[in-house]
Amino acid sequence: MAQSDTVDRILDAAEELFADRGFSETSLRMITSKAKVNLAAVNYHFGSKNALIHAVFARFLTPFSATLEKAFDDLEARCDGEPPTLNQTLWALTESAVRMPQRNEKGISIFMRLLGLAYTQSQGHLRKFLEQEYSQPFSRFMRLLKEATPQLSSVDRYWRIQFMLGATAFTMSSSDALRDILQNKLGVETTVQEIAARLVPFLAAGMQAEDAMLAPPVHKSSVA
Amino acid sequence: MAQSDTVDRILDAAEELFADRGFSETSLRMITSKAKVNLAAVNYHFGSKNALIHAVFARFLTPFSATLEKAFDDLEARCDGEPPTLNQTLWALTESAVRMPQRNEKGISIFMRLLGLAYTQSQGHLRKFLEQEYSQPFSRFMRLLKEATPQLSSVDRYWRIQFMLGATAFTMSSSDALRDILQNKLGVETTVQEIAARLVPFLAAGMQAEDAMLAPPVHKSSVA
DNA sequence: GTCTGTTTGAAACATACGTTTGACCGGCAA
DNA sequence: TTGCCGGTCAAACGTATGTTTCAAACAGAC
Repeated sequence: MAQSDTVDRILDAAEELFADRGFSETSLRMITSKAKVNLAAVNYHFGSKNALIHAVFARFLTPFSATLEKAFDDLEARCDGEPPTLNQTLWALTESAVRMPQRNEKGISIFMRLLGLAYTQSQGHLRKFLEQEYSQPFSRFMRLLKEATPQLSSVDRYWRIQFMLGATAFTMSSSDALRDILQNKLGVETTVQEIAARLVPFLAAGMQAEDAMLAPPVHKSSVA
Repeated sequence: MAQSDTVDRILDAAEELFADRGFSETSLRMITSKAKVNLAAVNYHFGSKNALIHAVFARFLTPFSATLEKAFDDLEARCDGEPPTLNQTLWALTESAVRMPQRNEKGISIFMRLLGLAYTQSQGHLRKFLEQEYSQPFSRFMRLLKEATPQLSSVDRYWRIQFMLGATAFTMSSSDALRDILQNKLGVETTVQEIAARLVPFLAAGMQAEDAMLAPPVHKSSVA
């Protein structure tokens, strides 16, 4: 088990450090010393730092996208022809994420933070990698969203999906910091599951808001 | 005006490059060569790269926070004792941002993207700087939000504010790319003001969503 | 014109990075 | 045993980074 031990130790260390500090801010020397392996091991086993980043994502994204496909299959089967509702679709996604087998207690939050970073940090190679490896479940999710919000115009739906994506990616990408702040300010502990449970109703409500183009308040009174 | 010319050129170049690529991914050599100034000029005028980052933020955040304070003054004066509504508060913020005098056509979106990065990239020094320089308008905005949503618990409100922040920062930061996609896919033109007009109702609806802790749709049971 | 403090310029500095090298080790097949 | 080969290791490679240096150019006051 010498090899796979080294490979896993590198992946574990890299995953945690990337989530804590971002990709560019994490050096191979940090990773290898945290993993207690030789510096050259990364390039030997993975080829390059970018390839290591891809491997970190693939390790959780591949089983996740399988789980997600199954969740969508179940959902559509249960709905029996009718398109699933927005809430159902969002919950299918959230539950798939939460129910994933975790390597450790921080698993899900690291997972989320990495996804947020993938969107936020402008790493061209990562975006390309994710797009061509995981386009299928993504497209399917988009299709479900479209069927769940037939009342929206394409343009409205487009923008509101961006808003959802933003709220999610942003919150998840800084969820550790936010949880800490909350802990210190209000003395409240929060799990990722709870954050998700708060996020979904927020997204669903925003997605189904009545008027997409409400005018700015007329400088005197407003809709209340 | 030799000095201020150099200083401004550095700030302009840094602002754009930071927004495009993030802070760690932007080197001083990129900045100085884009600004067509000598490499040493940054350390001469600003002292360090971190101080330059602070200066970039200060240049738009200082006038913006003044504008925002005035907008809040006006709003509270108009409301005459009654707390402003959520919609009014959000519009006061949005309008202050949109009405800011822009250095160029990309002004507002760069502005937004930088704010997003400030939260996302774990630059400890930046967060500290922003917190101690601009805590006042931030606290005031928070107070207004609190008064506009008395029905929410502190914890719910805290998270929903994060969601709003995320949707806004994320959307605005990539609004150029998103606008292009929309243009090509659906043949629709969009201005930043229109995006804001779509965003505010989304945020207001999410902020005022009925149940913060809606249980996942049955599946088998259990509303904890 | 000369002096004085400020701003620029080219070059060098020390350090950190990702990557490569080549020697070395240990188990296993022949 | 011998030969091999996947894996590890310390060391070095070349490059890029932020920062510093110091001489030259500049501006404005006298």
